[in-house]
This record gives sequence, C-alpha cells and structure tokens, in this order.
Amino acid sequence: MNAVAKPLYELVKHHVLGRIRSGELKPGSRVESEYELVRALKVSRMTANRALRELVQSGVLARVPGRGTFVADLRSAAHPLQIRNIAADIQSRGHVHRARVVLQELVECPAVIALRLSISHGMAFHSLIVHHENELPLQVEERFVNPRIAPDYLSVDFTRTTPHEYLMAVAPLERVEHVVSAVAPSATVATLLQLELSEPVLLIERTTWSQELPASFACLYHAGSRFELRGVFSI
Amino acid sequence: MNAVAKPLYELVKHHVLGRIRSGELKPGSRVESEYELVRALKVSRMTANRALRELVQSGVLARVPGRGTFVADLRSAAHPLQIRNIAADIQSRGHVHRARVVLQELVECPAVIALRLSISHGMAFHSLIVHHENELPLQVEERFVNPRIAPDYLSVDFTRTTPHEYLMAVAPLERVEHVVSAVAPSATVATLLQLELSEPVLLIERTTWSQELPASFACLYHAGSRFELRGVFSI
DNA sequence: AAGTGGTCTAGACCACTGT
DNA sequence: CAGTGGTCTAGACCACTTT
Repeated sequence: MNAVAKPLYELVKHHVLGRIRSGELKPGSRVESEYELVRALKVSRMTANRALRELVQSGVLARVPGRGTFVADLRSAAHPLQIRNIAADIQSRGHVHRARVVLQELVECPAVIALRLSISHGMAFHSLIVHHENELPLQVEERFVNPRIAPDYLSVDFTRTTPHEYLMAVAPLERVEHVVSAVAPSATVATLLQLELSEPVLLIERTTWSQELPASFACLYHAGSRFELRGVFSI
Repeated sequence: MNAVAKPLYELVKHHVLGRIRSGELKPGSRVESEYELVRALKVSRMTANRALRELVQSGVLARVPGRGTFVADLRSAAHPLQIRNIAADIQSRGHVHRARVVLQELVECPAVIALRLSISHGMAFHSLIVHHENELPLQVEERFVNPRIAPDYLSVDFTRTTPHEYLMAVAPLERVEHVVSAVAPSATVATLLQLELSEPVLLIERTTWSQELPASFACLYHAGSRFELRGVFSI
C-alpha cells in the first residue's frame, strides 16, 4: 500500500517533511546533508540532491553552500499569494509597527468558524488586533485559533510577536488557503481602521493547517487606500 | 562575457527559451528530445533532463512519456496569482460567458500608461470590454496594448476571444505582474458593472511582458460582491 | 583537512507511445 | 521495433565554509 512505486526522491522528501511536520525540525534547524541521506536512506547522492533541491524550490528548505541545509523560516515559504508578515512588511519599509490588542480571549466559537476549524465542542481562542504603520491603522486582524494546535495562545504578548509568527513557531505550517475580496467595512472594522463606512476594504481570509488539522482562521481587513497585494511571475 | 560560468543546464534552458521567445516554437510545438539535446549541445542526458524538468516546473513546457516534450499552452503557465482567463473560469462553472466590446481603438495614450509600456511616441491600442456571467456583469477589462507586440489588435473580434488569449497566442508571455487592491468604482465602472458607487470593487492591475518588452497593461474591475481570488499552498 | 552544496557525466533499467 | 520520458547510480571535480 506504500504507493504504487513512488520515486526514491519522493521518499527522501517525505522523510524530511515528516521530521518538519512532526515539529522535530523547526525553522532554522539543520537538515541532514546529502551524504548523510545517502548513508541513512541508501540512495545515491544525486537522488538526495534532487529531493533537497525540490524542497528548496517549494520554499521548505534553504541551502547554504559549504554550510548545510536548513528549514526555511516564515517569509520564504510564500509564493502563491505571499504569506505576509505584516510587522516585517512594515519594518522593511523603514516604518514603525505597533500592534494594539483589542481582544484575546477564549470564546464559544461561531458555528461557521467551528466548522472550518473542525472543532467539535465549540470553544476556540479569539484575538482581535490592530496593526499600525507609523500610528496609522493598516490592518485589522481577527483570528480564531484551534486550542489543540496552540494551547498557550492566550498568554502570548501580541504586541511583541504577531499571531502568525507565534503559530509558525509552535506548529509548522502545512497548508494555507487564501481568499481575497473587496468588501464594505463593518462598523467595528471601520472604526478600528479609522475609515468611513463607504470606503472599500481589502479582505484576506486565511485558513492554515498544521499537523493535519485546521490551525487557524483569520480575517485580515485592510484600508483599500493604504494597502495592495503584489505578485510577480516570470519564466 | 557569456556569464561568469553559468551552469550547463541553464544554457540548455536558455537555448529552448530562445526558440520559444523568438516565436520559432509556439504552444503545442514539439521541443527537442533529451537525446537530441545531448547530441546538439554536447551535454549529458541528466543535464538536458534537468533543464527540461525545470522548464516543466515553471509551466513553460509539458512532457508526455513516450511521446515527447511540448511547449505548454496558455492556462498551464499560471501559479502565483493565477493568470486567470475570465471566459474559461465562467465556462468551468457551467455558466455562459458573453463579452461586450465597448471600445477598441487607437489612442494617444496617457503618460502614466506610456511609461509603463515603454512607448515613446505615445500611441497605443486601447480596449474596454465587459465580461458577463449569465448576463450579469462580472468584470470590466480596460487594457492598453503595445502596438509593437500585437499590431493587429484592433481587428480581433473580442466577443470570440479574450484579449488575454489573443496576446498569449501572438506573443509568448515572459513576465507578469499583478497588483490587487480594493477601490471605489468610478462612475463609468459602476455603470458598466451595474453597481452603486458605494459598493467596493476588487481591482487587479496586470502588466505583462513579452519579447523583453512591456506588452500590455490591464485594469480588471470586479464587483466585490460577485468575485474573489483564491489561492492554496501546501508543502 | 574535512565537510558541504553545486554541478556534471556515462552509463543503466523501466514503462510507455509510436510505427 | 526504435524513440521517448522517468528514474537511478557511482563516481567525479569544484568552490566554499568550518574546524
């Protein structure tokens, strides 16, 4: 049943991904070298090389000639719709990022969310944070988190770490889904973003999976006039 | 000064890409087999294989075991922010697509656009098309096209082909940039989309390059309530 | 000096498509 | 049948970083 004859390099990839998914390897951890994989898995070096090369290509690993192969961290994993870290984005523009934590609580979670997070008994962590760029509100982040993935979520200081960073640290990301749309802001969002109700908002709904489970569902609201998503693709 | 020691597989890729970019090979054309590349370029088969494999990975080529390697067509080239074909999207949902051509003309093009398209003497093709899904307007497509890339743009029947399809056919795509934002509609766009001025619009600005030149700049306006962008990413 | 990634080769076997 | 892609190997040389 072990697949109908998987290529060897796929087995090597699976070996490495398994160690990452299990949490044994975290971003920054060193991965086996090609020769170590050759010895451990009885494959040729070219096969190990192809496996690692493809994992680099998909953003999971990073290699440094002469030093070794490492689990890539956060930002590099992006690609399709970049997995943005709002704090890093702002800082990379040379501006000041400040997060205001409006809510950070355990709630009976709405049925729609419970469904998305595969939560049976209905309790989830809930946070509402406003991210400011030079004191101007840029993003409202409302997030529901699966307690099984991040049991300590309520005790994290989100003025110092973004929820996304924290979640990436405690549970390696496996899958991300983004839905981007343009919406009118709710009264709450308009207030938090200091917007008129008539101003359009760019909404990114992001669901993440970790350890084969839905880990979190976030709604990221951005003032249309202050935010855009950018992507380049070339052959 | 042909590069400071490019890997051989890069030279092989460049060889194939050159034949595509020049127009010698079009979507569907057969590319040299691995053995042909081995003989022609004096490389080992593994090197030719890697070059072709990477071009498949980036969506440029498609390979069929036992048959050969072919230049990929249109849709497969997607990925980052999917290069969507609105007509195909609508049809894949089992709905009826209809395009209404509002404008299709040669214009003195606005300075901002001229800059983007690297057009010196200021004339460009301009089209304004409304795409309907089951008779409901879904997208307003305003496009400026570099005449050097698509000299026959004005004589194409865009009720039968989308501009994107046409451009892909006459000039292989090299690079795409997308910027996604949420905006309030202009009066024109609101009318064409049958929207209130207060309803948010999802705007995708897409610039494409072909043959080392900017080929077209398009603004794609979508009613926020009827359209969303979706992207999944998994390791 | 030992280890690492980066590349390249010349062979090999397989499953598949075409004629 | 010859041709194709798909995979795999055991070696090789290089440039680089670390000890």
